Amino acid sequence: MTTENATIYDVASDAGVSIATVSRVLRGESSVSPKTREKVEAAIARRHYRPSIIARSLTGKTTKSLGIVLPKLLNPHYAMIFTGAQEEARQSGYSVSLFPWSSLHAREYDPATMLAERRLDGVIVCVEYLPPDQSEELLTALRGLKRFMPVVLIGCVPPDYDFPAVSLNAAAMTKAMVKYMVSLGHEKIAFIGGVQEDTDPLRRDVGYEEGLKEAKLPCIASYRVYCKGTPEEGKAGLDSILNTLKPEYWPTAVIGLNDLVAMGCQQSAREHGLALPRDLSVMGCDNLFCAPYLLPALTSVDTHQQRVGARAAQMIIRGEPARETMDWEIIHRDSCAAIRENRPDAANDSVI
Amino acid sequence: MTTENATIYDVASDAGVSIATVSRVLRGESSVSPKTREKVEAAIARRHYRPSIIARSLTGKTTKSLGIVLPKLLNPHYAMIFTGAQEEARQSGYSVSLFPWSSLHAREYDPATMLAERRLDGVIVCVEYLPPDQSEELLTALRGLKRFMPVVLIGCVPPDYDFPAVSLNAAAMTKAMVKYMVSLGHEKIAFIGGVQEDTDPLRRDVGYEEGLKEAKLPCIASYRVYCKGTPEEGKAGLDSILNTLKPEYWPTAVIGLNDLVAMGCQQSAREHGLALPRDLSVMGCDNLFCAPYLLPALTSVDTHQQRVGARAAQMIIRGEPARETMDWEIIHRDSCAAIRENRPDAANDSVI
DNA sequence: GATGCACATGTAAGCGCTATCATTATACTT
DNA sequence: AAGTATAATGATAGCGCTTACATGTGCATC
Repeated sequence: MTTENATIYDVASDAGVSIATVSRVLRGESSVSPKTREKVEAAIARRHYRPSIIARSLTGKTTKSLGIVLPKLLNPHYAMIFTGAQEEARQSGYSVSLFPWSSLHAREYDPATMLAERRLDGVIVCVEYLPPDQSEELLTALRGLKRFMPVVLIGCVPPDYDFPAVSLNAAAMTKAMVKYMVSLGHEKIAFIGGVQEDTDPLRRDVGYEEGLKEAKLPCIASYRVYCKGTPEEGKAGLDSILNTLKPEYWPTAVIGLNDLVAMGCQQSAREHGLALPRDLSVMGCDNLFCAPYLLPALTSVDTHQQRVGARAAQMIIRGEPARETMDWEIIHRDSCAAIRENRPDAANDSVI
Repeated sequence: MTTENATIYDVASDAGVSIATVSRVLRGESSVSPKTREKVEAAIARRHYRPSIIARSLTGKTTKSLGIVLPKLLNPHYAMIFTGAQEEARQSGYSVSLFPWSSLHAREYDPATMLAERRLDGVIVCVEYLPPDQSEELLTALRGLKRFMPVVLIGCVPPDYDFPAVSLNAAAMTKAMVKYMVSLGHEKIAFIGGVQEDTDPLRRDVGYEEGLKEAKLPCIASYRVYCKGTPEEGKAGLDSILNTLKPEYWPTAVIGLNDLVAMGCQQSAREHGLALPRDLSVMGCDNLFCAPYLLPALTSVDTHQQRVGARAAQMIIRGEPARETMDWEIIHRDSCAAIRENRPDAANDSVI
């Protein structure tokens, strides 16, 4: 598996010129005579020479590579962000490498150290809601990173974080989701959220409460649970609501933290004998590729994650940090239905 | 956004020692007196010094970074591979960057050039079935890459490709899928495959044919279509079969290239008024996270993609190239049912 | 007290490029 | 023909590290 590559010296001696001249044709300088250029190009081709970005980076100020810190790639939500960043980066010859958040506290090879050592041209960090203590810890890590390279935040970025960012106003979004449910006639709207103890004014929780308030609906504690955003936990979340409450108090609508949670909710609802969407309207967020193929097809919110990733990469590459908020839009499918006061008997009828 | 980092010289002068000594404590050499070590470590901490991997790579022979070439990340199948490789790599302090296949033929910044310039310690390339001419082109690209770094192939790797690999015997797998359907009593088994013109003996097509043959079932051309592996195309694939054939000839089982295609098939079936799984058994491959949440929950094949990615990374990092085949297992869920000769009337009854 | 030998540390030569400056070949003045 | 501007090329000093190799201690040995 060993490989020995040609260097600029090999090419130079091959072409009978100095390395400076080779460097010139490499970078397409015009001050090289056509004859010389030809000789050099021939030598390059003959030796299959490719300049080493490593050596270039040492001299220059750019490594032509970006980093991205994501909780995990298995949730397609994050894969979309990565893809957006990667595609944008490639346009400018940048590569992007992944550093999962989960290993932040790894004893060896924690992402912060790996990132810093790599002297990337910048790093995109996906921020999630965190309980206050962890949030402080994150901030410290971010400020440390900032010493080594530009940092751009994405995701649910608290407004008091002093970093360039492309963020999502999750409060406004969740409020819109509540209002949509209200417009369908729902009054018992459950919410499966993420982290509870956060103080960020833009978090989903706040939007949920505001939406309810504007509709003059009570905010009932037993309609709200928290989880980590997986389908299993989403299912467990709704399970706990349905198992705790008497059927007459069951919510008629549930808003999930994300599509994964919503998938879990659909499952839970079915197992409790509810017909979807007649007995329960379910709404998710992220608009994953599978949303249209669920039954009923899941109404979700497109948060334009590819654009988020691309924009963040752009800020780094162009050296134009900024603070922006990405817009979003509700994607209507079949999982939400208008409420009917006098319900016919539930379960076990067609779902197609 | 500018950042100016401390170098080994700063630390050395700060600690009042030579850079060689700093380098020694950096690499944990034992020949440094405790007193000196302490001084140096203090200086490192004070200046927030992190050695540059760039400079290290120039001297040493390793860049501590891997590349991975994947068609696209949006299919969770590939995200699983990436995750496996990334997690394994991190254990040894390697980072991994992504180079999408789709941009192989990009005029500028094609992955092959980007990879070569980056002097990675190795690259994992995910190989898909390709028509013969494209396959030849791929092989040329791979051999070019090999000059610069170790290359490990994953995915459906033709046996005549002379590269270390972790491959999938898709023929054996598909054959097993057919036999499973046969064991359920199915005789009219459709197949939505990938590329048609490939000659690889391990491809799915071959397994489909062999499975049918062993069951003494005819291989009917109109039961087999090809697509690119998206849900939309999967749906279009089954649509075309159902639209072409009279209902009495409709297949009672369909095997999809992957779960995405299978999702599309479920959709198509529903739109044609079929009740699932009673009227049509559907099977996918890849065991995506959403498979359990589809309705009916999708029976699939787990091809252990995380392990594949991890193993490939391992080969590169340990410098132990090999040629291996990953095993797989059918994951039974609810989308496949035993056939019943005398069907009751179809559509519109419960699916829960 | 001269000799030898660990052990601890410093010196300096790369690694493969870029970029600055110096040098030479060529062309253009008057 | 001599002088000068101009274009083409070469020599070389870094960039931030690693790694022989050289140097300098202190201490046991005889």
